Amino acid sequence: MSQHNHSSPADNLDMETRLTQDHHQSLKLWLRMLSTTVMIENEIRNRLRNEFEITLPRFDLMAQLERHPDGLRMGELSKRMMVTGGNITGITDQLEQENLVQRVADHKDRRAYSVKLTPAGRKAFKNMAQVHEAWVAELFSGLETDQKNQMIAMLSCLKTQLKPQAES
Amino acid sequence: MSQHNHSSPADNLDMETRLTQDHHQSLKLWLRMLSTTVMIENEIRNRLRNEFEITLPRFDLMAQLERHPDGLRMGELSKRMMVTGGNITGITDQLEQENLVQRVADHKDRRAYSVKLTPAGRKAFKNMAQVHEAWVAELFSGLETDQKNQMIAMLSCLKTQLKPQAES
DNA sequence: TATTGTTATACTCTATAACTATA
DNA sequence: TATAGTTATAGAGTATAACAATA
Repeated sequence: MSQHNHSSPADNLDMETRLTQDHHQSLKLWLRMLSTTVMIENEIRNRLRNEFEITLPRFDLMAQLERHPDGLRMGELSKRMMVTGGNITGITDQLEQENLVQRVADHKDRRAYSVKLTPAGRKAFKNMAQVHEAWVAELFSGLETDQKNQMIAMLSCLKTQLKPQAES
Repeated sequence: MSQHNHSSPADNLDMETRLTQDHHQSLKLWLRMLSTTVMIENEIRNRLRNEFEITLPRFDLMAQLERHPDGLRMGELSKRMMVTGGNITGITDQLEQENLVQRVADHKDRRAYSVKLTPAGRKAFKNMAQVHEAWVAELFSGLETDQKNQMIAMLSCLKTQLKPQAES
């Protein structure tokens, strides 16, 4: 149990030590990543609420639609925002009441809708997005361009690891 | 408004272009960081619930106490977990009911408590923490040791930026 | 008067499951 | 029978503010 036949006890110890060190390093990284993300998220959440009276999920849904002018179906939004369908219905309802998004019936599939930004929604989001982007740039100004690129690449690695099955 | 006296229009354009590019890069980094963190967090949350029937905040509170065997006061826990006091009361109540933590009266300040792990809590946490650490190592195995160190350093930069006023 | 912790309340976000209407 | 979206419900987590006890 404490010995392997392919290595001396010393090698064995080294290996276990390295393993433990790696575990601790990964844990340290994860805890720092989590706390940093939470702090930034809270900061942005507060600013969005104070400046624009909008919540992060609502902002996110509008951001998704901004990137897809032809609209997205409820199921698509659910996948992209990583929440279940019922929640998308609720957020869409609220945004529709405020005349920021609209449901457009799909001619080919009468069960489905495409959700799109209204002109008012597009205008409102454009303004918010510009300010939001400046906030993010400010909060990340401590990193060099190269560092940001490295970090983007590393995060992609992690993400790929998480969902090995690519979406078809 | 569209001109500066220290540079030609061309330089000016370059500067604006760089600024926009930097904004986009920061935004891209933030969105990737947020989505990756959410995915890992959800994965860990689900595993904790399925394997140990414990939630992430409860696990986090126990983790804080593990690192401070002499106990932490409610206010300390509130700061460290980045949530308001009322929530700490609730989580502590639940853990105390399950005999995992205990409130110990502070002799010097009779308003205050120290929260500590019970022997049972320490034992339970030790087991959970070991498994949890292995999960994290697994989820972060896509990165090299050097990369992890780089990322830890970069995240520290970001965090420092966020709270320039150090805790005294 | 300020601080520690508790209580009460309300709100947002979330998942689950049953439901409808179409495919 | 399967899929797109809705509804209803319950629960976790959060913040706020009023409160009691103590400093």
